[in-house]
Amino acid sequence: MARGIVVTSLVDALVEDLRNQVVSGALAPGTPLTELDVATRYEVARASARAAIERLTSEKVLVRHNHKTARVVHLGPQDVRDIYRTRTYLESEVLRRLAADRRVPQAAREANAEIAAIWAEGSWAIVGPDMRFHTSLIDELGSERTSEMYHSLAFEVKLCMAQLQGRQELSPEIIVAEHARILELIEAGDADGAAEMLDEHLARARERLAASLGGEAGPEAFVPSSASSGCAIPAPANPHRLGRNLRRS
Amino acid sequence: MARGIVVTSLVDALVEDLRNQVVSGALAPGTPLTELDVATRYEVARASARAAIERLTSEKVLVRHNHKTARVVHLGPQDVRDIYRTRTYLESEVLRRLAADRRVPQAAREANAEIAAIWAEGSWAIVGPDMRFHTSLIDELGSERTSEMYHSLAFEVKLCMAQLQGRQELSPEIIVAEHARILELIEAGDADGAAEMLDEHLARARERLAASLGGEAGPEAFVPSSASSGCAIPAPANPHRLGRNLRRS
DNA sequence: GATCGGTCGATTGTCGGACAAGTAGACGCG
DNA sequence: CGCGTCTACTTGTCCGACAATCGACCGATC
Repeated sequence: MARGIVVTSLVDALVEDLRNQVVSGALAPGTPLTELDVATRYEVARASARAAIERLTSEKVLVRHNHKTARVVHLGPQDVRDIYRTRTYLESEVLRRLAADRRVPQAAREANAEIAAIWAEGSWAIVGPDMRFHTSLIDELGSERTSEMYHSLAFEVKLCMAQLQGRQELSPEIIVAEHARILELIEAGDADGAAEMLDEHLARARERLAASLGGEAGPEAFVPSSASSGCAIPAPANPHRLGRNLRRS
Repeated sequence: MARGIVVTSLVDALVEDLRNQVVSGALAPGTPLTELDVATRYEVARASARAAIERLTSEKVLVRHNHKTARVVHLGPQDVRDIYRTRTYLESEVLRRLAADRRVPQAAREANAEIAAIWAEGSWAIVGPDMRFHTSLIDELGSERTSEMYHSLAFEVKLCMAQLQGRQELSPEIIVAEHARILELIEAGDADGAAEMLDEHLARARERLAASLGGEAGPEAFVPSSASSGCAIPAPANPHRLGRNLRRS
């Protein structure tokens, strides 16, 4: 399966780089992205920049109304709740199915152990393993579309995190404990119990997220930020030379 | 909410028309769609045709590998099973939530009544109301993302139907009865019962679909069809003049 | 002074043509 | 028969151009 070599088109590279800048927080929500801006920053034709922007728009990383310039999506508490709601629907049903077979994915155990380890050494970089815990549960079922949907939701969660600019107050001990409990319940074949536990687990995270997202800038739509002059792509990592056709391992 | 007037860009119109041709079966699965073909058929620039094709590709109506020409997606029994699996996950959890509140959407009752009515008069145009029954259940929850996901799945189901070119052997009486039973169970607050009933209901439909889809052309990938000369978009409804910016009610 | 209308710059939507690069099939050769 | 080459077709990317649209500014009118 690991074919090792992928061919990326120019537009693909643009999309990936821009998407990374958004999730990394380098591009703040609400930032306007003009076709010409992207084109000149990356030294590509406007058509290519346009294509990239359109793709990101369909991915919902950017939003764009009819003739207006695209902006980095701004997720409010309302969105967080909807994302987590959908996420809960999907995941709790998946837990039920796993519980029916008493099937506990090894990857989930490992991910949870990793969270514990990271916590023990005092770090707060928990988001990654935490995501992995949940996605490994979904992926265990082996349904391509289910996984894909969940991943797209997980991505939106990452977007929310990015808007919080790192200041997140998770309590790893509770998380680890709840994860472990969920795995136990699955192993015990207790579908209802697992689903209920998950509900609580996600509800907690959801409200925490919604609160930090709502209390800071207001749930309103677009704050025109400040600079009306041009747009600001903050230092595109490697300012130029994305190359025509990139081959990466 | 009904703002009555929408502005459609040229590309939007292209996407919509092509998508319709695919779901209506006018464009058979496997049909190659060249950028130049689309461009000349609709009398638009290649860039526009290209954009439309890309959008349809990201919607998974078309598939395209690296430098090869886009083709109408071909769904096999494998895909049907995955689609229905995902669909079942989503929908059964939704039923549980509805049952918890004993909430039965009026639209669902109406849709089911409509199926019964159509059946009574001997018609077989059941797919529409059937879809409406299921989507109205999902929409009742009011989660934007959940609905969106379910709709995209429902669309894929429609694609499958299109590949069957109309010859579908549904048995409306069973369908109506099962639907009614599901609504009853929701009203009674029996979450597990409703979920289980749905499982059976969808499993039946799934296997029927998978069977008819598998038995005809083989589960294999691409049958190059025949015509290597050009591609065949069969009579694009309105052959030209899509206009620059269309305003429709 | 507030509203209406017009001008203008910035931006998007679409077009046409152009060229390199990649793919697939045909052709010819050993 | 296998293999390399050639060629036609297609995609990926670029450039330059123009109309349509939006938003903001500015002036005139009531």
